[in-house]
Amino acid sequence: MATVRISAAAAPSSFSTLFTHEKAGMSNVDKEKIKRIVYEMSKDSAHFKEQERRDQRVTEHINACRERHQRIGADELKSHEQRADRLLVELDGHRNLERTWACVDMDAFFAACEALEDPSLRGDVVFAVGGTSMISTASYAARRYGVRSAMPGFIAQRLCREAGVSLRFVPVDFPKYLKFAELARTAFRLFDPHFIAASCDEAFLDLTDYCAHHAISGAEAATRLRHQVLEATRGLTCSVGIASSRMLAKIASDVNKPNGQYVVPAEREAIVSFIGPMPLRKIPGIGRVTERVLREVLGAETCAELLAKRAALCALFTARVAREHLSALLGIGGEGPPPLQREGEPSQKGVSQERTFEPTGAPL
Amino acid sequence: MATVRISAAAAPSSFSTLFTHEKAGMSNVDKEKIKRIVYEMSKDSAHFKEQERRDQRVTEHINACRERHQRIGADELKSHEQRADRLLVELDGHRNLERTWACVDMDAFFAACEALEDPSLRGDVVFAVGGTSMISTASYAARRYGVRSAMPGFIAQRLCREAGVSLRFVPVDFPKYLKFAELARTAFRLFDPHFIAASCDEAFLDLTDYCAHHAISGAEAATRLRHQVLEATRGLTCSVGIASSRMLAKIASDVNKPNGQYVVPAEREAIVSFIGPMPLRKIPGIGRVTERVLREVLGAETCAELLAKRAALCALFTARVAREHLSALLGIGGEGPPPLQREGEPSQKGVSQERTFEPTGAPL
DNA sequence: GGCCATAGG
DNA sequence: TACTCCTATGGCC
DNA sequence: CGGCAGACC
DNA sequence: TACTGGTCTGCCG
Ligand SMILES: Nc1ncnc2c1ncn2[C@H]1C[C@H](O)[C@@H](COP(=O)(O)OP(=O)(O)OP(=O)(O)O)O1
Ligand SMILES: Nc1ncnc2c1ncn2[C@H]1C[C@H](O)[C@@H](COP(=O)(O)OP(=O)(O)OP(=O)(O)O)O1
Ligand SMILES: [Mg+2]
Ligand SMILES: [Mg+2]
Ligand SMILES: [Mg+2]
Ligand SMILES: [Mg+2]
Repeated sequence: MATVRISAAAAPSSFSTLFTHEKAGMSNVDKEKIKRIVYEMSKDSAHFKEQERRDQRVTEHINACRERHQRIGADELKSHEQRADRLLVELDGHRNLERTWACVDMDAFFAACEALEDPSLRGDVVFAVGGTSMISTASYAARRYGVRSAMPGFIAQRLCREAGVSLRFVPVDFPKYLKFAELARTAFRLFDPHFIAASCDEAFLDLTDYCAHHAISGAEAATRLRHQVLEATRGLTCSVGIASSRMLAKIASDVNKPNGQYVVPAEREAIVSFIGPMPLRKIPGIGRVTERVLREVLGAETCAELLAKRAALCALFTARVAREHLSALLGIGGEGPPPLQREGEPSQKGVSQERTFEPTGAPL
Repeated sequence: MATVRISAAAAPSSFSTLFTHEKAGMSNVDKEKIKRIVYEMSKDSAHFKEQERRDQRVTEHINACRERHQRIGADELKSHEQRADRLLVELDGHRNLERTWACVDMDAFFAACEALEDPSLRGDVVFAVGGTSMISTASYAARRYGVRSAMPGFIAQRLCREAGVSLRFVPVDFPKYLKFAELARTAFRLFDPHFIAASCDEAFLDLTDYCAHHAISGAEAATRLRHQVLEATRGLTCSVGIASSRMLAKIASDVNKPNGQYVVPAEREAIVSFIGPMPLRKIPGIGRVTERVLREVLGAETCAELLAKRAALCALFTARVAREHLSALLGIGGEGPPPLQREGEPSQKGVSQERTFEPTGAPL
């Protein structure tokens, strides 16, 4: 038997690299099982060692923050809290609920494109786009087993095998996805000719004028938008979030994924109760490192919890960072038009081409 | 069932890219079966298309040669034959049988190194060094199923699976092989301190002085050499060819591979009868393209057959090429010392670093 | 201005 | 057997 | 001299 | 799913 047994020993509960954070289509998965398998297959690799090294640096940073946190006196904290509250009041006071933003995000984009061109991938086929080294995305059928973007394919394969199903791989084909992205954009243009393309499968549309002109709600516009995308692409579904800011719309677009929509009413109360229970990781810009820092320094997991720690937040982080986080906690970010780009200015700021090569030698 | 069936249809008999030419350890393999499987797994790939394109260019060259061949008159041919015969007489006359050369070549080198360090690879384990993309070399156990250097690993895997065995992969580890190469060289130095390192697993030793000094035959020296290599490396076997030229020694080193030796006596008759039946491909410098050209233009498969076509050989090829081939057919090449390198001249002439990237677009 | 970490698709 | 590649931002020295 | 094909490990 | 990477040589324009 060549198969390696996955031990029953639990993975250390601390790793933030084990592909277990929330993601569309992954609510019903057995997270402990996935964590265990991923850990077992990763723990001896050079890649894992490198991750640990980086995590260690973050841990040091966290410890430094904790110490500073300890040493803050009650008076100092009080003054930070007042500063935070003044800032919150100011931000809240300038809240702009006038615009109706949509965030459109295609569902399992690369995978859906492939399925559209290959009937054998239709239905509930468990497949991933990529290879055994790396996966770009996975069908929703595959996500049930924990398969997801940026996961090594051979681990994904094992996750499926342990569940008794086999994972099919489809190689990536960028030009194909760009064609479909172009089709989807023809639909976007019907609603907002100035839409902001955030990535090849994602865009922000300002639906204010469209809704006013057609005298319809954001929800109705979202439904029409999804319909038009389906038509224009001849079969691709997307999910749409509607809110008064691009930040909220983005979070909302994930709520009823796939092939769904969610509206955050343009009212202060609704916004606050929408954002409050959100895990901090849902906030765009808060990734796996910042999430750890906020949890391990301040004990905050959700937006509401971080809001309660606003004094320490202001004390420990730079003004710029604190302000950005506080804005997000109020559901504010990206209400106005995006910064205009000057005439003739190229929209892209850089190009790069990189390739991973084998390790070069001992790192010292 | 996800397994793809290999069709029973035969591969076109003409492809020279299907890993079926003679190689140590591969005499008992079912060549037709291998050819069929390799062909079935390759024929739809971009790589195969590219090979076909290149083969097509060679075909054109062959056709051009054939035409020229046709148009050579009897008189002209006669004169070429005389020229060839004069050259052969001259080459034969200057034949140098004075030196005793050895070619030492490690057996399944990378694989043997790995097996030495990992007991689970000892014995008759079917394994390859490399990955599913590309194999560097294979254990002799794996060669029984057609697995060999430069074969894509996933095809090798299939070859083994069809035979009901599973192929194990071991990643390459150059530093490891260089260490063992150094150990082997300590043994080489005992026999010829000026040995020529032809590659990391292969060297030419001038045993003339060693044999004279110890009053032993080349065969006996070869046996001692193999023993010393085994000792110095603590377990690696090699094969040795002994002859009056490096070219013959190299061919001879392959005759009783693995863990064997072969002596070509330093006598004109013995040399001629050794080289005569050799497939042309065995001659160093005659690769898959030249082999095809010689077969398809002149109908020559072996050295003796090409010698019979010496007139056409001289007519169709440049003087330099004809001379080189005629030398080889007489078993001549590399009798004298290698060209001296000047003081302080670096032995290596270049360094390079390359990486294969994905296809860039339509080639026109 | 270059380097590194972080983030997201 | 195998842990991507592209674009962007901000902090730091 | 640069580009390309062939060869070998 | 997947077809290498390093070194050298000779020919051709
Ligand atoms: N880490 C990554 N590496 C390479 N490509 C990626 C990565 N993440 C995403 N992609 C590609 C493949 C995705 O189909 C496409 C869009 O990303 P994204 O919208 O996040 O997921 P998705 O569209 O596949 O699923 P969904 O949006 O339904 O959750 O970008
Ligand atoms: N095409 C190749 N690509 C990469 N590495 C190779 C290739 N061919 C050979 N090698 C490496 C692996 C081999 O172990 C080593 C020596 O080559 P070689 O002597 O031809 O075969 P070998 O030593 O593996 O078996 P043999 O017993 O036939 O000599 O060089
Ligand atoms: Mg998407
Ligand atoms: Mg997206
Ligand atoms: Mg060898
Ligand atoms: Mg060799």
